[in-house]
Amino acid sequence: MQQAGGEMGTGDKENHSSEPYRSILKTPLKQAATSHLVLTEIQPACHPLTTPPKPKEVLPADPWTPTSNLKILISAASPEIRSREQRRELSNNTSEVLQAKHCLQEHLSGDEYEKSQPSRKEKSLGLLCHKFLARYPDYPSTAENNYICLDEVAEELNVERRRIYDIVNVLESLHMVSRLAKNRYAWHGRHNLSKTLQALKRVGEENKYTQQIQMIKKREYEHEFDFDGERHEEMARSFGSNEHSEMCFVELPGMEFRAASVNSRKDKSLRVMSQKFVMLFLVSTPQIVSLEVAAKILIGEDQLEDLDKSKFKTKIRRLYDIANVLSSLELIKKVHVTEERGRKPAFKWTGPEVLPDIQDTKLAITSTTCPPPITESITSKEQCSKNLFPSRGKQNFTRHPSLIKLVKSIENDRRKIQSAPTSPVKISAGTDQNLSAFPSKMAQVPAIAKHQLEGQSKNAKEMKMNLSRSALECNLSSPEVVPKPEPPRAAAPSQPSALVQPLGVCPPSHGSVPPVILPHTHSGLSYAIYLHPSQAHTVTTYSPSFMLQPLPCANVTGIKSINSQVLNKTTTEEGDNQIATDDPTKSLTAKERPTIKSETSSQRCLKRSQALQENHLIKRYRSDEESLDTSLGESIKNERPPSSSSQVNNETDNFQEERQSKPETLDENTAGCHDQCKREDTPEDEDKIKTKQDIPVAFAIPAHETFFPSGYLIPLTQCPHGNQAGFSDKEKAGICSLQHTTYSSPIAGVIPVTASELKAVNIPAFHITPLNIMLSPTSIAAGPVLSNSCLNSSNTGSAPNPSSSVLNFTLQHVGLIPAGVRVPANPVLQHVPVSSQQENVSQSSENVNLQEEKLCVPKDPPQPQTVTENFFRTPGGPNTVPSLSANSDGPDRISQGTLYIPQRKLEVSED
DNA sequence: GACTCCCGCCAAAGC
DNA sequence: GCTTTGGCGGGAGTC
Repeated sequence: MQQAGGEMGTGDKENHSSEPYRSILKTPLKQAATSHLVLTEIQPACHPLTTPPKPKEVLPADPWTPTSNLKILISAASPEIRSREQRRELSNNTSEVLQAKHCLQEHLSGDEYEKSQPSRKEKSLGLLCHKFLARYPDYPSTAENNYICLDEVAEELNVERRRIYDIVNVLESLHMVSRLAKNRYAWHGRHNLSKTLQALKRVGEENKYTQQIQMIKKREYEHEFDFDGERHEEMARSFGSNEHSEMCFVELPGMEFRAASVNSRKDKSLRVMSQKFVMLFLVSTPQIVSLEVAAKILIGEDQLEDLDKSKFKTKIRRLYDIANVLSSLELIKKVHVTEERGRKPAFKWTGPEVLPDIQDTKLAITSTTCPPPITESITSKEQCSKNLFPSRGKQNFTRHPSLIKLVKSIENDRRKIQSAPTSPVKISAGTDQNLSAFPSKMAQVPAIAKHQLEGQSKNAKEMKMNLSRSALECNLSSPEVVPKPEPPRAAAPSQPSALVQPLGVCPPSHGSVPPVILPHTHSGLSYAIYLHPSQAHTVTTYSPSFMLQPLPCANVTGIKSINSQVLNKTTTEEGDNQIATDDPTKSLTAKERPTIKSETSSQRCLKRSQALQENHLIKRYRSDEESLDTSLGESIKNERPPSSSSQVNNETDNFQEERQSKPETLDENTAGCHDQCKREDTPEDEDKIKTKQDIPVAFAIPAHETFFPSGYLIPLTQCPHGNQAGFSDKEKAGICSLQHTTYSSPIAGVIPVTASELKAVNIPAFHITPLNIMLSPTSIAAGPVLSNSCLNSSNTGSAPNPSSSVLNFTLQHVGLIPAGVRVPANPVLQHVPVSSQQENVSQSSENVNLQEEKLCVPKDPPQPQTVTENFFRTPGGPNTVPSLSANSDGPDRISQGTLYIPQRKLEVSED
């Protein structure tokens, strides 16, 4: 008899994720809920035998319905009144409710009474969290009383306080609430959310969660949870090597726990788990994390030795708790990842995009609620020390020098706006505080949206200015950067995604560009990836997805990691090839990114390519499966970029379509891919690349597991997104096609990248067609390795293209083609011929034995056995390795071979 | 049978 | 010593 609030919530799980449901839930509903509760429980008391309580019968007045929602909206206009009325109602009716329940219990048999109780779903933590969140505005004004009394909340929501703790703890981990005192919390709403996510992402990167995910998946497929001593030890080393593995709570400046109780409490794991769970999403390129992996990581960090089944189950339970709350916050969404081994529950990040390098500046621009924007990374140790020794007054972070000027400029502008006597609404700068002018959450929504739009516009201008400045410095033409607006969502109008939307293939930036600008400078640029021939072989060693597809302009997922990863690697020294891939998540600062010198890069590339070639020549002649397996596993372990593990799940929105059309065999596959190219709604499913045996230039197959720079990103088009606000991906693609511009410098923007970087360049968005790479020089030239879907437009012919001289100069300059070879430039941007040609080739060539994955986006690494069997199953025999690799003729040669793809299926479906 | 996750015991920490 | 907080796992509900 503890919980009767479920009657008001008839929404089931399916409704949780539906938009209407969410929008309704945005509105306060406590009063209605209480009223209905009272009604439904009093009724049986009056006529217990004639009108047994049936929660379903109160549907007409259900708060989730539009009609009742109207009432709720009205009541939402005055939270005080609502609260007062609720309290009055509660006090008046509590005794009646109890009496009614008692009476009901007496009159109904056990079964009947059980049936009268709210169902399990109606008591779910997610629904409870919805109710909880509905009580408070997303963006509360500081003028309002935003205190939370747990007792009151628990009473009003008719739940145990224990449940409230579950919610509050998760909210606390996101700094949406903070504990003030015993039984008392402060509600901050989403004001701090973006900042928190940025901090979490940074910490997640520092903690190398990406690597841990890779490691876990690798282990999973290698040994099927074979936790023998050796593996155990190895895994422990893996986790132990992480100096940040201790459980820490990430705090924000000014958001430290006030109560010493929380700080000294050794077991804050729900909070910490929640943060780490979020981190996993933020560092994963396809932001899908399975519960299993998350649980293992959390356990692994915590107590690896206790990695038993019960512990695992417990972690899973907790993760469900957290996930329910995060789902209510619309930060994640439940999906299922289907692979050969079964259907696994997973969650997909649906919250705002978070880009680490611009976080702080963005904060400086958009957030004024919190303490002054803090820049520079917060190390986990710092956070831990902050946690242990809260020092509210002390500034623990410093702003990067490159940001000071920008921030000052922003602050000056803000002051001007705030002090402007004629400012109609004071929402421009003081988002949070000024929102107090609005009487209700309802009123805040448009205001916040307006404010955000204004802020975005302003920010875009700032960014643009800096871009221009930076571009001048590095002789680069900067693309226009205009943030891509989020779909209208009142819940998070000011969240980072509104501003941080790298679109298209993002070229790496240059050292002179302030880190803040970096993601924006990437936006809208298409880069051709010129893969060094010696690198091509790596495609054959292991890649969960071999269908190379152009990256759509609108593709966002993973692009941010491209930037950081590519940039990061450009600064990597010669011998750090392992680290480069192992540490793709380190945040960068401007001083860490020297301006790229193409000459140095090309030399380095060639050098590495030669080394790589030697390396692979050695590997190639290992015929025994064990050796192959070992080297493969090692490569995977060392070099597998973060995105690879979850590539399966990338572009989840396209999964369903892909699942429908994904062919099983090569021919079918090819045809299916070709069909995909024609599909409007999957712009990234376009080109397939083939390379011919004796072609010196191989077009970008971003293979993973490479130690060395394997290619170059060469800007093809400029695809400004500034005009794409509000456009769908498809529309953006079309826009892009009309806005190609050329780069003035053939060298500027040419970024040497390693294969793993290439993969980082949103390889999940690629579909590397598992074709025998055979291209004539013409076909090579006609094959856009990496182009936006917009290139598929019929307008591409008229679009400005990089000149042939630019391309040839670039290619020659970086040593990808001999001096005498010239590559026509125009075809690079012509997609259609490639597709058709490719189709022809794939159908005619006997060497085309590749088998596409059921989905183009495999999430997990295949089992080594499978890899071996499938990758190296060639016409010559299962153990031959005629895969693409440099032959003895030199690094500019690609031996004929066949690429094989493991036939693992991996699908992601949303519930 | 697996998946979800509610529920409440109970211990640590706080007051 | 009482209250608050929250880890934890049994087991019920759902698929």
